[in-house]
Order: sequence, then C-alpha cells, then structure tokens
Amino acid sequence: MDTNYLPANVLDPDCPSRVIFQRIGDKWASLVVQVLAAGPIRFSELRKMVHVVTPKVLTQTLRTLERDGLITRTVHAQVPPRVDYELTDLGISLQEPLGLLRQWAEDHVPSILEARDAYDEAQDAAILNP
Amino acid sequence: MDTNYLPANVLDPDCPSRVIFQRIGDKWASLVVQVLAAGPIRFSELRKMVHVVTPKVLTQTLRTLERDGLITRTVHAQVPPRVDYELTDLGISLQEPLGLLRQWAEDHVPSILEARDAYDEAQDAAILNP
DNA sequence: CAGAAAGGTATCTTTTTGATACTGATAGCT
DNA sequence: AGCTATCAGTATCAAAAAGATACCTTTCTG
Repeated sequence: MDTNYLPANVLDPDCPSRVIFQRIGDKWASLVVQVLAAGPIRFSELRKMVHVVTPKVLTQTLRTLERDGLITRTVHAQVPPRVDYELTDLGISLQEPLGLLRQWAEDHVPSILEARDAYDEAQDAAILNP
Repeated sequence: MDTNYLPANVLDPDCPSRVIFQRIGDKWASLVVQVLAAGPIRFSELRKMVHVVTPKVLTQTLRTLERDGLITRTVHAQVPPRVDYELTDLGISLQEPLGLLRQWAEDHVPSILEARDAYDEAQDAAILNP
C-alpha cells in the first residue's frame, strides 16, 4: 500500500466517505456488525451479547445501520414480537476490512497498553517535578 | 476470512481490544492518522488540513494518540513554538488496515447513499400512511 | 386477574463535543 | 519603548450525544 497517498476528499467535511467512516467507527456499530456476522439475531439476544448497551442506544445503532443498508430488520407478526436483524450483502462485505482492523487491534493490544503505562508514568513524574 | 469467528473477548466491555477499537473509530483520530501518513506535520498545518476541528478537540485527539503510542510529539524550543507530530512504527502499522477500511468506504459510498435515500423515502411514506 | 415476554419509547441526568475567546514568549517593525 | 504577529495551545461556556431508569403494548399462561 502506498502510505503517501491520501485522497483529497477525506479532508472535506462533507465528504460521504468521511461520514461513513464515522459510522464504522461508531462505538457500537462495528461491534454489532461483528456479532451479526454469526448470523441473524433478535433484539433481546443482541442486547445480551453486547451487554452494557442500553436499549435506546442499541435501537439507535440498529436504525442507522439499517438506514445505511448494512443490516435488515425483519418483524415477525407474533406475540410477543420477534424482530430479527441480519447483515445485508453490503454488511457482509464490510466484514473483511473490519476483521482486519480487529486483528490489528488484537495483535497490538500489548504495545498499546505498554505505551499507555509509559505515558501515564511520564505524566505523573512531570507533575511531581514541574 | 472466517466470518463465523468472533472472539469472545470482543463482547467483554473491559476487553482492551474493544477500547482500542473505540479509539480507532474516533471521529478525528483515524483522520489524523491518515493525514500523518504523508509525514510529520505541525499543529497548525494539521489544523488547516483537518479543517473544522477545533483546537481543543484536536489537542485531545493528539494526546490520546500519543498516549496510545501511535504518534510522537516533538517540541522544538523556538519562538514561536514549533511542535511536530509524527507516526510511530505502531502508527504506521495501523495504516494498512485503516487504508483498507477507507477503500471499502470509498467503494461503497454510492450503495450507502442509495440505501439512505430509500430508507428516508420509506419513512416519509410511512408517516403519510400510518 | 396478575404476571411474564419481546421490542422497544419517554424522560431525565451525565458526559462528550464544539464554539469562541484568550494566554505567553519572543522577534521584528516603527 | 511600544505595537503587532506567530504558534501552540488553554479556559470558559453552550449544545449535542450517550447513558440510566421507568414505562408501554399485546397476548398467553397460571
């Protein structure tokens, strides 16, 4: 990859790819996509898996993913209701780059934690010796 | 890639890789890393490139990137001051997965915008015919 | 009739972002 | 000497987003 290449439009705040990048980067969105990779899942199951997320925020996340065409929402006319969420082909295609990024994160967790510790220690030292 | 594979720890809110994923997904952080791919750059230049970002937020972004060991901050003892930001090896290694994700975003912008339009139209129709 | 189940909303509080103004050191100009 | 400009940020306050908690709807079961 040519690391010196940077498309000009990435710098444009109105650039759609930047808006999309933001969606991918969303705290919950990327997690949901990765969970959905295992197959369709209903709301309550998703909530259990991605625990600590509140229903409001999960709903918002799912709505934006649906709006962007990454997932589908299927309501089954039952009582109690059953709603399934599933990746679209577009969502599936996102899997690969997202997986690579996750792989990078997993591979470099130790380096990052080490860097954080070093930084925090340097900070503490600086406060003691201003 | 095996899309059915999902590491259990991704679901753990305390999992470091999840925290890191959040950093990567940060609105400005990923953009800064991509700009820094072109080489070292000083604060004011960075601000001009990533326009619309306020100095406070840019500083915050740079600090977290520095803390995570992705960039270095070099202060030159001059007046007016000169501070250069540069990718570390770790930051450079992030380039590739990030670039692939950007490539995905660019490739799929049309599909996503189309999906959004369709979704919004469906919403409008639903409001008119409840 | 009471309670449970599923998939959410409604409401309120807290945290994060963002807009705007300002600082501190010095060099060059008048 | 005083004025202004440069650079890399803070400080302060307002707006937006995220999060916690309670509640709603329909139907079935005990």
